[in-house]
Amino acid sequence: MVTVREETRKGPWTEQEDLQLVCTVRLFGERRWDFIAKVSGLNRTGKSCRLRWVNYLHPGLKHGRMSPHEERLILELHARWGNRWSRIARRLPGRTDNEIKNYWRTHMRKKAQERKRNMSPSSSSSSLTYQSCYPDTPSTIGVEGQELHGSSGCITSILKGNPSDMDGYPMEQIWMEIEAPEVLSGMGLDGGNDNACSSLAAPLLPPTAWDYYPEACWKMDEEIKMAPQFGYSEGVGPCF
DNA sequence: AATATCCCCAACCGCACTTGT
DNA sequence: TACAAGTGCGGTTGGGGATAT
Repeated sequence: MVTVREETRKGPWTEQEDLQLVCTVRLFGERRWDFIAKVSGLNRTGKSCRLRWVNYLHPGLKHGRMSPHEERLILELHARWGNRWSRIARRLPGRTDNEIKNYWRTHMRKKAQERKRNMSPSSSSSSLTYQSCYPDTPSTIGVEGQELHGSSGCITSILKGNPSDMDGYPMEQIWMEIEAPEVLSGMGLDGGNDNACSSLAAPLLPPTAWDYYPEACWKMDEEIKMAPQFGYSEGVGPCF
């Protein structure tokens, strides 16, 4: 008997795959990605699942354009830390390292280069300035001496008070569809907690199967079996 | 209208680090 | 202590849409 092992899927995720992944993560939490990849029925690697979750499906994520505040923060923090994208991302709630990295490449790097080019010797102080691509932002902003400068607490403080600009949040639909009101309610970003350093550390999922039945979930390597309480039937992803 | 070019961003890859046995 | 598995991070690529020619 010949079993043809299906090749691991790569490339863009389908809506169905997203739903399967979301559902599985809700069951088991954000760990053991290889396991999640296996039991979800997705023909993806654990790494791929994790990436999709972290960069796109995570309920705490913001989507859409960077705000002037965020833009300013990215520039400031990049000047300070360089390409430490994950570190920078922790200062921007709801933004991922990947998003910031992409943003920097397309927007800020160009601006930084322009700035460098335009910088006259007389103005070459330590003051950090940049050209904003936002019409509502002053074309040149001096960061030095502002609240951005100084301790990390000062930096994060400017993010307080405006957690609501998450317009056009496409994942809302998916979360609705999978009946996760508690997650939706937790989508509000951490507006005032400076300890919430990780942008993804936002209120997340309810206790998962790991917490209740850690052993039960572990002993299913070769043959995928799942206790009925997880709503899992053999050969298919959970809850589908 | 057709083609070329640019821009954006999701996703992959490889490596390093962490954790468990 | 050594090894393996899992996870996180930064760099890079490729596809698709928007814009320019």
